[in-house]
Amino acid sequence: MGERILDREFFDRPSPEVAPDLLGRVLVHGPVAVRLTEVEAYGPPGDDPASHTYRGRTPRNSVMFGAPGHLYVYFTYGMHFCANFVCLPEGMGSGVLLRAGEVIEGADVARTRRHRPGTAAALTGPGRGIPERDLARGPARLAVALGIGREHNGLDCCASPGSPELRALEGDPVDPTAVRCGPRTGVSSAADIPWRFWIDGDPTVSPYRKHVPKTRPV
DNA sequence: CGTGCGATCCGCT
DNA sequence: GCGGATCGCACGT
Repeated sequence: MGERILDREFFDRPSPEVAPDLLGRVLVHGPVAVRLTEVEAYGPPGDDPASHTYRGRTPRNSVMFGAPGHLYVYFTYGMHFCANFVCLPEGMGSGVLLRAGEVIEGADVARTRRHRPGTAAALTGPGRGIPERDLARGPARLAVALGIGREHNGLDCCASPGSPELRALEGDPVDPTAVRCGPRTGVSSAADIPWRFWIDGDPTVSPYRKHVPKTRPV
């Protein structure tokens, strides 16, 4: 697998351009490595009603207005963390939500992180109950599998002096013809914009994704 | 200062 | 398929 760390220039582009290029890339945090299979782009203020930055800069979303290549981690539904890569130059406020991936290293550690004591899954014991493909399927699951939490908000994932705690690697190339795009989900506004990207047929992506035909009318 | 709701997940039906 | 869990944040008053 390509071990080169993605540089800041990679992220210094519009999020709809960065998003499909992130597919197949690998995030590494300690013993766990995840290959990205599904992502969503979110635009700058004013342009994208579904973006956290739509109404301008706030304490919550300030990281997204920072330098590209940093991690924007937010807390939602009172229990979930989700992670984004910041795109565009400092001050623009856009990013890419990491929606799903395949755990390619450290599945045992990822499964332990995902394991919730007190639930029915606990009865089957650690290391059981969660199928391999579900370990990082969904934005909050991916965050748990990678051990990403509030403390990683603002973390620089690009090559920099010293070894970043959490880094984004090149990974193996993805067949360009296997990349699909379609409407984002979970957003009530601007649902028609096809800024969700995924690897066609990958088991870690939700089974059915309506995608935009190649010859779609505009 | 009060309130409505969200880029979700999980378990049960 | 459906609803509950659960809380920080942004906005309106």
